[in-house]
Amino acid sequence: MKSYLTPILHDALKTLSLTLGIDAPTEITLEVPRNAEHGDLSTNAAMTLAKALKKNPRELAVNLVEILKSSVNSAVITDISIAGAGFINFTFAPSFYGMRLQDLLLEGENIGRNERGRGIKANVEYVSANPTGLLHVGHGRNAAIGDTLANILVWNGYDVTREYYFNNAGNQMNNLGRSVHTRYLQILDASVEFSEEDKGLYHGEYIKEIAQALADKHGAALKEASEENLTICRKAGEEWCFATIHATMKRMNIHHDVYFNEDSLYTDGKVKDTIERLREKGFVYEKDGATWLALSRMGMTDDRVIIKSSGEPTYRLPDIAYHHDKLARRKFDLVVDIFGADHIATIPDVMAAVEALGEEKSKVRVVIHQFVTLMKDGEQVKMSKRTGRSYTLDDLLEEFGEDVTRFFFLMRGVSTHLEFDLNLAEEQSEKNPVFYLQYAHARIASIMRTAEERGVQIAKTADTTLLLHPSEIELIKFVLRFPEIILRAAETLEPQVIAEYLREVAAAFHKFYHDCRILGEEESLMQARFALLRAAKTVLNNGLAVLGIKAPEKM
RNA sequence: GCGCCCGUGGCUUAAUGGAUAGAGCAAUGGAUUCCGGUUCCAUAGGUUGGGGGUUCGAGUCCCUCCGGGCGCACCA
Repeated sequence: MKSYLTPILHDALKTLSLTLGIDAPTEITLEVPRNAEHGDLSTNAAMTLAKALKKNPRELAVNLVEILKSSVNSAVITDISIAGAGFINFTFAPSFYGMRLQDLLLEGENIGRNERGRGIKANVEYVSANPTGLLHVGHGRNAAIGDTLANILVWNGYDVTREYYFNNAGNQMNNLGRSVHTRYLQILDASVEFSEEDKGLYHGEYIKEIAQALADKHGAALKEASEENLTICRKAGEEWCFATIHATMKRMNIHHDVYFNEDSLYTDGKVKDTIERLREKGFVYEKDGATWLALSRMGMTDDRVIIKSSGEPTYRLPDIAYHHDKLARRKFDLVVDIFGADHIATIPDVMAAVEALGEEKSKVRVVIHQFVTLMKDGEQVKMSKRTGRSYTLDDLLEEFGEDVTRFFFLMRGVSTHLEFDLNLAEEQSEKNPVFYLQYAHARIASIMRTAEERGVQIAKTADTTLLLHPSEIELIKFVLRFPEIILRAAETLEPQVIAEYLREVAAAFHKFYHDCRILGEEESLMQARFALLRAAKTVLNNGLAVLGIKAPEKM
């Protein structure tokens, strides 16, 4: 629709601007009005013009409509009217929707895909949990958002790398080794104490599991707290954690193309290289035995330490080196980071440094999601009733399955605090939005099955201009918007846009189903409705695929 | 104290600066011989936290105040 009208509108604006002796405005929008009574498409062109000319927008609208009416095909657009403050509303002939549906169906299984990102290398980094424990609920939101955004970019034609950044060195890993070793000693001798006060130790039950495996394998051979034995404990812990994380990810249908080890930034000399470059540009200095990053010379207030006086770098330095590496060496055109709200503080530093290193910081887009609160019976829940311990991502997957879990993480805007309603999640009924969507898909599949059982042939082509019932038109309108929704989701980096849209498609389908019969209708109309069903089914299937959720044939 | 996010009917929330703020849940009342009722329709419920400002037009942008969350290390 837009593609038909956009050039006509621009021509008309050009004509009008010429007679008025001004430049044609560029900032005009052509959009589907929220309220269907305002026609099928609407433009604010007259208002934008009026602003520049300081003239009455409705007056200009009259002139513009005159020009438009003469250049538009009246079989396609049946009405052009002026409304409100100066909106110009276009109404399309009902049969036009059938024609557009025909075009959409030509795309077959690929409805929604576009080439916007062709040739653009994108990197999406998400989850990125260090191997010191289990994934918690917050990681779940991070994983669902990151994986879905990667899917969205793929559907927009980008060349996408899914990346997991981790650190298996440093203090935290030594603490993991110590934790495992202490639990190991406890298994050998129950009188050994595990200090609850020691903040460095990991207290989770999983540590016992790792220690038990070591005890089974090595007996008492690791008793001495030697460097060597602690390393064995640490390695065992790391392996166990990664294996568990991988299993959880797999269950959520998530895979990463690249596992990027922070340590490689040191061994490959990238950290050193980064610091040298920054030093050359005068952004690094020494003070109190430490090395500082002069953020104050990059327009920020406080300088920060990047190498401690002990000689160890702070987390900031590898973060900067990592981002610089992605842009400068690995040549990504778009770098998307998915972070929880607790990581907010480091971002401005990294961005400033990346810019100081001469890279385009607009290539980095940081998605910060807020926290997840689990709610049950109107109260916040922290402990799982099932395990008696704090809720992990696995607990959610176990209780509600991967579809419900993923969808619940995606159905709210990224920047809002997410309330995960456990009562609603366990509901296997229409109240649960996941089932509402999946049921719509299953119901279409069911109609197709029934047709087959009754020996009804579904034709390859149909005259979709016969679809004139309001519920048919409504469903077509929604289905036609899918490509635009995929584009918008990529622009805004908001998976929720798709979740919300799919609910509307499902609702439009259910209403259509309620109002219009398919099987048993007169042949040509029945075939037209099959064509509409095919489009709706593809849209639901593809939309759910982007969200990483199954579209079942049966439920 | 400083920075970031959020505040929309009872609850959970939507709305590229556009028209009468849109849904779902809960409540109330209806629909259905049918292709899956896990569906559909209707009613009721709002000063978009308060106050200023910018704009032809503000839930959206700016300022300020209030409330909630998260950060603010030579921790990661």
